[in-house]
Amino acid sequence: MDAKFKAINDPTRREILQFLVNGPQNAGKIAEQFEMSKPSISHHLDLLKQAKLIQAEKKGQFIEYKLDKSGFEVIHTWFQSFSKYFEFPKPKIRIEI
Amino acid sequence: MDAKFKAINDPTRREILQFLVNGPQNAGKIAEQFEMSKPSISHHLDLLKQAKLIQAEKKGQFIEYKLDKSGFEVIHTWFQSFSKYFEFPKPKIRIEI
DNA sequence: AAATAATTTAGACATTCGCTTAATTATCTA
DNA sequence: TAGATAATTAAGCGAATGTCTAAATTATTT
Repeated sequence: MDAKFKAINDPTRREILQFLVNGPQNAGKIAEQFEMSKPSISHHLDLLKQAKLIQAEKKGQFIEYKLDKSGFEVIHTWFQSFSKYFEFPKPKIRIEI
Repeated sequence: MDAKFKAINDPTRREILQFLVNGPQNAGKIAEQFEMSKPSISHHLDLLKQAKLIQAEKKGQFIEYKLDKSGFEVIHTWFQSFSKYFEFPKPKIRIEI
């Protein structure tokens, strides 16, 4: 739990998550997006992985990262615990006839 | 944005938010819940207020705190941006006939 | 007007965080 | 197998964070 909130506390890590919405990418491609040293990005990826917000898969020389649903669900559940108090805007539904 | 994620990063502050789900409370009552000095709690309340996750209202000698919807909605919106990728469990709907 | 109560502000200290450069591990290719 | 490429691990440093005690502020009561 702590690890997840810690992970999303940093703006760079949030940007990494947003970037991965477009699909899986390897560490190098991710690092290219930022004006920051590769070791720093590597460290951020590690924290996101520990938080189970991303998953790593080694593909030969490369390591591919992608979003990990399990971590997001935990945050989502925490967030839902406040819905007693608030009603958040619901997703629009469409009924086809 | 940063202030909100920072605010929910701390476990004490998350507990304060959970505590306030049961309704508004003054600073003293909130502090009673924790084995921590009042000034520390006061500081946590300040960060939550800056993040617009809680609102403070002075009532005579007391200061009453309650959850602030506006801050939660911002976080909710951020979270929704990942729904392209994931489907989170949807609230159940019932269609009456 | 003085005493009491609720809360915040100020100052100090140890810990954690995010960043960098340098060194290391693993894989691919000529 | 040597050299290049991808990525991580290690070591170190300044800044930010969370906590405390003590002092200050604001409001109520007597």
